[in-house]
Amino acid sequence: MKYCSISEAAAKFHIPESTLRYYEKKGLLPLIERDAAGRRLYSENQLSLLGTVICLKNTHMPISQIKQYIDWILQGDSTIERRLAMMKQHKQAVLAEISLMTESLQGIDFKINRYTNHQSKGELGQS
Amino acid sequence: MKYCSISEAAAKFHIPESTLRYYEKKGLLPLIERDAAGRRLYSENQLSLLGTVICLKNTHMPISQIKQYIDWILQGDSTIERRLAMMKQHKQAVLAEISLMTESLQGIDFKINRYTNHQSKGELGQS
DNA sequence: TGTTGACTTAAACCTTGGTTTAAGTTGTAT
DNA sequence: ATACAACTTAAACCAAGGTTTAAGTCAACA
Repeated sequence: MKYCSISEAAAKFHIPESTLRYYEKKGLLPLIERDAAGRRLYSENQLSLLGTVICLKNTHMPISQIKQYIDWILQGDSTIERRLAMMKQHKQAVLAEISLMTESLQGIDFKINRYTNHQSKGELGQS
Repeated sequence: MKYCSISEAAAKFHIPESTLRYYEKKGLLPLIERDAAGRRLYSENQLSLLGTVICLKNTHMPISQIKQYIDWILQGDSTIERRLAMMKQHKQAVLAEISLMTESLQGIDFKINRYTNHQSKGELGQS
């Protein structure tokens, strides 16, 4: 198995090293090994786990909930049902958020149109 | 013109009254009138402006930038170009965020599939 | 008339999600 | 041997976005 340093892991995912240390302290990246000098070593599996953490973060899952998910992974197969339920519920939350954003985007497009086509006045000038 | 109270405005948009006061203090809802007793009165125009603020908030525009936008509205037609540019740029940011979420959703779907179909182990158990 | 209920204010408080700092250790190149 | 770069830690710090608190005002109802 190949290991990489914290600077390499940070570069791979385009995040600061400080964030990696922070996630580890929060329990999102457990069981990180160290070399003889105490420096972190990230295995392929841990980089893959980090990818998962970032995926959940990108979809706005709070850190406390990501930690719960990671804890369930650590507990093994007996938690698969709970993990599945969490992912299904999170998916619905993400779809709802995407819908809200998409809908709100129409309001923005409407403004772009007004400003572009009609040089109309805004809320305060509409008489 | 019809006016409504803070509790009615809060109910219409499903947000706490405290948030309405907070937005006003931050400059997102300027020129709110008061009755003889000092209570806020929201006009149709201001409810419409509040709708705009919430639309921008739903798409994750920071309060400082919403304030800039509102300030430009207050300054009148001379700022229409700037408002248009801001909305166009914001639209791109929103599209990028929706893309990222949609992409990350695939990672979540992948997990849902693994947990549903294969009872497979996660990152730490994949040997 | 007095006591609710809906409002007002300023200021203090809170959570989230990191980032920065200060001080120390280690490995490698000169 | 020494200096530099890459790491380590705990703790302090920060910004964003509200929420809560405490103390007060006012209108209407019993």
